[in-house]
Amino acid sequence: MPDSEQSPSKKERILDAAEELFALHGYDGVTLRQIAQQAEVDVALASYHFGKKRDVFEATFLRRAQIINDLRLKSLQQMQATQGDSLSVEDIVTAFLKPIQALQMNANPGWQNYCALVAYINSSAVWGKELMHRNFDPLVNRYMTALRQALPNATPEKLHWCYHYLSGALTLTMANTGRIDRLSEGRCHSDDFQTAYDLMIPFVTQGMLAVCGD
Amino acid sequence: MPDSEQSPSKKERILDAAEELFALHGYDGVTLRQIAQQAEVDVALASYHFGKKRDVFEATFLRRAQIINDLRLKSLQQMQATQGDSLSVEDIVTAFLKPIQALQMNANPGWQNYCALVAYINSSAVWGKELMHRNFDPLVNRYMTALRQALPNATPEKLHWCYHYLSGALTLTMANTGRIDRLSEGRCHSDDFQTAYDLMIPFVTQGMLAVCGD
DNA sequence: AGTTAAATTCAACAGCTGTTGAAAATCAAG
DNA sequence: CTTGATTTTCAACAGCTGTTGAATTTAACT
Repeated sequence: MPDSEQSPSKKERILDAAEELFALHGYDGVTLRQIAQQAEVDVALASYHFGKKRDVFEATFLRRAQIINDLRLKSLQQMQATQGDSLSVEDIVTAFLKPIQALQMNANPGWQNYCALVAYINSSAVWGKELMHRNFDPLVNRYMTALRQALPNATPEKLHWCYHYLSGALTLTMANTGRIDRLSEGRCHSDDFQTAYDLMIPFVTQGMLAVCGD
Repeated sequence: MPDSEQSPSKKERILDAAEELFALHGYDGVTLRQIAQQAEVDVALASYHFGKKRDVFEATFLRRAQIINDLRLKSLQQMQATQGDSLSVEDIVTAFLKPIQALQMNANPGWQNYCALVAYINSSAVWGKELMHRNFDPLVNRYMTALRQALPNATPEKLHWCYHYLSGALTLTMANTGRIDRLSEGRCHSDDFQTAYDLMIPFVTQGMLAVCGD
C-alpha cells in the first residue's frame, strides 16, 4: 500500500497535530482533546493507537528521529568520501548542521514543528532527556570521534563542552522562538535558516579551534 | 521591618517554591496546589497575594530580574573603567557571562533555580518571550552597542546572530539539564559552572571574531 | 453476502484544576 | 482590651483532564 500522494491516515494526523502542539506549548501545555480536535478525530483514538499520553509524545518524537540520524550519518560519510579520511573541524560542523538546515528550509511544515519539538526536549530538565540520550547520542558520538581526530590535542572534557555550546546555539535556532526578531527590531528573522546556519558554521568552528586547538 | 536574618515570609516562600517548580517543569507542568504544598501554605494564598496563576509566574520572574540587570550593567561599567573606553570582544563577553557564573556558583539555591527559569522562558515559543523582551533586552542592547564599537566592520545582522548563538549556549548552560553528563558518560558535569563559563568565553569570543571580524 | 478483525466513536468515570467568597486568625494602633 | 485592617484558611464551584469499556462503523477476505 503506497502512502505517497495519499491523504494522511487518522493515525498520522494525530501525530501531525501532536507534533505542532507539543512543539509550541510543551508536553503539559497540550491536552489530548486539543490534539484530537486539531486532527479532526475523536479523543479516544489517540489512546487506542498509542496508549497513554506520554506514549503519544514518544511516538511523535520517534517518528522522525531515525530519519534525522540517517541524514546526519550520510552527511558525515559523504564528507569523509569527498574530503579524504581526515576532516577539518569546519567539515565536521558543516556535516552536522547542513541536514538540519535543509529540513527546516523544507516546504513540509511538519519538519519545522519537529525541529522545534526536539529543541523543547533538549532543553527540558526532566524525563525528556532520556529520549535524547537513547535516540541521538549514538550518532553524536560518531561526530565526537571525528572531532577527536581533527583536534588531537584537545581533552575529552573540552570537546564535550564545545559540543555543548554548539548544541545550545543549535537548539535555540531550531526552537524558532522569534526572540531574535524582537531584539533586532525586525532586522533578523528566526526563520531565516539560510543565514542562521551559514553563520553558525564559522562561529562554532572558530570557537572550537580557540578552545581545543593547539 | 528588616527582612535580613529573618525566616522568609509565606509570600516569599510561595515565590521560592514557584521558582523551583516552574524551572523544573515549566508553566503548565506545575499546579498552584503543588506550589502551595511545597511552600507549606494554603492554596488560596497564592491567589490572594499575586492574582491569577500567570501573575504568580510573572512575580517569580520579576523578583530577581532587576538584580541580574544591575549586576550585568555594573560588570560592563567596571570593565570600561579598568580597560579604557574601547573594550575588546573578550572583555565584553566576559563582562556578560561572569555575573551569571557567579550567581549559579552561589550557595543560595534560589539563584540556580532562577537561572533555570530564565532559560526556560528564553527557549519558550509563546508568551514568555514578551517578558524577556521587556525586562532583559534593554540591557542586552547596551552590550550590543559595546560589541558594535569593538567590531566596527560587522553588519548589525551578523552581530545579532552572533549574540543569538551566545544566547543559545548560555541558555542551555543556565538550564542545567544534565545532558552533558549523560553524553560525556560522567566526564563533564552540568553544574560545573566554573569550567562551563571559563570555556564559553574563548569559544564565543573567537566565534564572534570569525563571523564579524575584519 | 457473510465473517472476522481492525478502526473509530460514544458515553461516562473519578480526579484534579484555577478561582473565589466567606469565615477565621493574626497583627497594628489607639 | 477594642477596633480595624491585613493575612491566612476553609469550603466549594464549574470545568477540564486522561483513561476506559462498550457500541458502532469500516475494512479485509472468503
